[in-house]
Amino acid sequence: MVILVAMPRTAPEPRRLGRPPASDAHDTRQRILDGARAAFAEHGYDATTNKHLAVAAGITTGALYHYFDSKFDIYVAVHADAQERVYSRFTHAVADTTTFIGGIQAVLDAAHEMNTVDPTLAQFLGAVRVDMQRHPELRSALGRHARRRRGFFDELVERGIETGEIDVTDRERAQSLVRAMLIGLNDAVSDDLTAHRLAVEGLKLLLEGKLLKPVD
Amino acid sequence: MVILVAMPRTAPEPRRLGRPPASDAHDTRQRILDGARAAFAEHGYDATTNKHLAVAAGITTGALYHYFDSKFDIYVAVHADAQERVYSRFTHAVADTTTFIGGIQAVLDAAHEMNTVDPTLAQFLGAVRVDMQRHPELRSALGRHARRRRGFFDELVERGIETGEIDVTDRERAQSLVRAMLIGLNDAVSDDLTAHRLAVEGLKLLLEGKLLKPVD
Amino acid sequence: MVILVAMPRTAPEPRRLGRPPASDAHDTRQRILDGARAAFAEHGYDATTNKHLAVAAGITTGALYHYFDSKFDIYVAVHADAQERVYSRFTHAVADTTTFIGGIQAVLDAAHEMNTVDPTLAQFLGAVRVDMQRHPELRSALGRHARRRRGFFDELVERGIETGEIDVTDRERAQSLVRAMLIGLNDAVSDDLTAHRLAVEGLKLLLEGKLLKPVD
Amino acid sequence: MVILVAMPRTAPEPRRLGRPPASDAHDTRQRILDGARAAFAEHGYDATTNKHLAVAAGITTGALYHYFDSKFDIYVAVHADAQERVYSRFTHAVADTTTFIGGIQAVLDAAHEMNTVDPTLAQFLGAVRVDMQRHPELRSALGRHARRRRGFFDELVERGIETGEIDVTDRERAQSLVRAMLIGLNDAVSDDLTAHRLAVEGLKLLLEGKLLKPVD
DNA sequence: AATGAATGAGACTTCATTCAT
DNA sequence: CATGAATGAAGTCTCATTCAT
Repeated sequence: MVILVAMPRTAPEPRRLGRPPASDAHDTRQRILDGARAAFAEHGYDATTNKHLAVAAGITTGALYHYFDSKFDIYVAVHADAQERVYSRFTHAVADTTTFIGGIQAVLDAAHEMNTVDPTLAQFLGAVRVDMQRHPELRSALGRHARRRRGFFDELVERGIETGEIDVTDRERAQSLVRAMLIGLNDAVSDDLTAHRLAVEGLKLLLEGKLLKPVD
Repeated sequence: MVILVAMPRTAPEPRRLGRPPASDAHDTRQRILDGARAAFAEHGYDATTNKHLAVAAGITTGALYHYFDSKFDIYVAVHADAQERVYSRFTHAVADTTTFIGGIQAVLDAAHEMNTVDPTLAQFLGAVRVDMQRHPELRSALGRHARRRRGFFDELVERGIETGEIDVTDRERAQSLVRAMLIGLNDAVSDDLTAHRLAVEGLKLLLEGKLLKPVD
Repeated sequence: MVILVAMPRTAPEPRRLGRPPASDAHDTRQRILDGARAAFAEHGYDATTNKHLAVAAGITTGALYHYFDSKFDIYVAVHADAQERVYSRFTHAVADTTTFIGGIQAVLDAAHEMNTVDPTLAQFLGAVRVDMQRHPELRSALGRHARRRRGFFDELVERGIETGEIDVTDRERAQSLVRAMLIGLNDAVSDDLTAHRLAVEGLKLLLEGKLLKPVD
Repeated sequence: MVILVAMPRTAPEPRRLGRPPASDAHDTRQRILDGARAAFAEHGYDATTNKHLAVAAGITTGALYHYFDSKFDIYVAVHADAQERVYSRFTHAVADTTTFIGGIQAVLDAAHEMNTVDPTLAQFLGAVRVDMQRHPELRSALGRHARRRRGFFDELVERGIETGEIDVTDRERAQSLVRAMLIGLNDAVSDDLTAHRLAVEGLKLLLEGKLLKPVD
């Protein structure tokens, strides 16, 4: 006896021409952005192709251009989106603290938690700096955002000077160091959650003077 | 009857085919490597074209293939070359010190000096990590080198444990932190010599416990 | 119980789906034709996109397909429309004259006046010949119209033979020349009203034998 | 018994990778130009694809870019080539004459002969005016050449004024008319050799006052 | 009757690589 | 050893057309 059953197809049919049923512009746009963040984070601006972006969003390459004028514009939009998410979170975290060390630790904790929830954010923002350096157009398009980022950490140092944690003559040293440390944490270890947690713990100890004991 | 006379050419001919008289294989190979380091550092693996590499070496794209089988191989060779230069220098610098802090400081000083003499080294090594992440082939080809890099810093931490500067229970925290810090210094500020110096000074102060004063 | 109240909208909604209340099919069709004539005249068949046509008609690209099956069909319809306007005007103008020279002058005057009122007509008809040559489909679709055009001028020559202005042995020379002259006037100078007027005046003088004086 | 013979292949093998034997840069470049002239003349700038140009030259689309930076540049190069050929010929032809009418007739004869030998020249130059109107980039790139063209005919009118054939007050009428007539001859009938000859003969008669007899 | 999301084919261009010279 | 002509695959983007709403 043979039983014929309507089998669910294993490979999804290629979509038909024309507007698909149940399509929603806002949804699609967000799918493009989310897929693009992951793709750009993994492959960088150059190596991420149109095809990557389209497949990640479940559409064809042509349809991308219904939402954005160019791959470049997609990158810029992803960046604005990511930057907004991260720094609004950081700003909230820092608002609950009063000291420099407290602020740094709050940022580290927030970064670690965000990285746990969605690692593509950190990966993408780490990749941005490199892509910006490699592509002058990106540099000028994202420059404004980059200044916001820097401003955020400079204000944290300023707070440290006000509280007396940092000597005013060390302002610039502290600014450069903070930038280097946080970028290091992001770029070096954010792709390995355990290493990230360890480095964050190590840095907290170091800041509190508990990591190193002097020997003569 | 035909008379052959050596005619003086009025206009300089474009370079002829065949082996140019003054070429030296070893020289050319090194020119390729040096030019490629700068190019890869600036544009990354993808955006660096064979034309870039050829022009930087003063030859044509076809000639590249006398020295290397592919662009990929050139990248690997540049990496081996750069890695060797940097870590033999670091090894020497560390050999003159006995403590963890002393070793770190010696590495920082060496890094800053190398960066002053030839910034393409630091830039290239910063770019490598990104390119490795973006290209699986590179990851597997350069993995061995990466392990050497990591081993170098892990040994420095080991030394800190032996001298008592670092508690053995903090080993992994220290390892992750050292990696993050040095990568941060390289990636975040090595393109700006002043910022690099400031961050290095800041880090030295921090390690000595002199950057931050606790407030309650 | 449900209370329905006509709510005043605060912000004007983007146009809703469905049939707009104030639309008139015939109007829209003519708007498409008028906009298309100008667009095809300016950019030609290839470079004119459906987006151009839609914007010029104040609708979207999808809506074009309610009125025409394809861009090709729009072109054909524009051509029929333009041809009809021009040649009904020419036919009237010629009807008031009796000689070959009189007919030609009437046509020249009519052409100049139409060009003053709406230059897109002349521009479009000038563009058609080129587009026909470039696209075999257009050639076969518009061939019938082209034969009408040619017939019109051939009849004018025929009249010249009847009146004795043109020797019957010169029939074909005159036909070819008339075609070349009128096309030249249209293509070469119809985009510059002053030049067009000057050329028309010059041609009238030439036909009357007053432009050139023989020298030996 | 089986006899094996080297059979000539009916379909030519696709060319292999790498430099083909017996390849010559200058030859290829000229093949590109010649093929492009015909293609641009037939299909116009827009509808002529890379593939057309490549096939006409017997190479692949990629190889085109070994010789020119863009399709645009190929068009410009074809134009410079065509313009040079035509106007150096015209200049020679006119040099043997002394009157306006003589010059015009010499030009007409030269045009007809060139058109007999290689019709693509006239076709291409006819197409240029249209393409220039449709593409602003072409307009600015070819503007200089266009002015030369116009200058040539204006000088012929100047000569007519000097010889007394044309009244000085008719200068601009004559200029516009000459332009329109020659463009008409080129655009309207140059694709039909017989019609071209007939129109040229008709124009000569008209200029000599022998085509039309006045009736009252 | 109209919108606008989506497809798919194809255009222009770049580039790593190959190979005759 | 070196040049530079050529390929072929792939990438970004455009556009006529289709179709759910």
